[in-house]
Amino acid sequence: MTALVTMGEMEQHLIDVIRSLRPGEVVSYGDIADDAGFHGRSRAVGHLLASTNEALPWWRVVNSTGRLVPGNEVQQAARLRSEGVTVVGGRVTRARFGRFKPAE
DNA sequence: TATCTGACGATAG
DNA sequence: CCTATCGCCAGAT
Repeated sequence: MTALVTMGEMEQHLIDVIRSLRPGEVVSYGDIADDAGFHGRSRAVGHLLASTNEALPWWRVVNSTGRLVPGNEVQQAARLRSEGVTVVGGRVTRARFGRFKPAE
């Protein structure tokens, strides 16, 4: 097994933040990067979620406008709804405890 | 080392 | 609300 090879500190911090997400909580890539102490590294979060093999709650992560992941919208919407998150038109409109809170 | 790509973000139209 | 564009950063080629 050669998993977790190029695991730098940043990746470890980002993973830690993502793992801390609770059911019904939805945050943006930028929020995760910021919480991990890497402001502006939102793209690193997306790349991590797309490339890692870790069991992370990827469906609780959306972009800054609440848009879901292109290509996985259906599955993501289903998972979020099962956690009580309202999704309309492929976008999160409301989260229970999320830092992402668009104006309704 | 140079260039391209993308699960991003903010702004302008 | 939508797309277009630019700035950003880490990986891939």
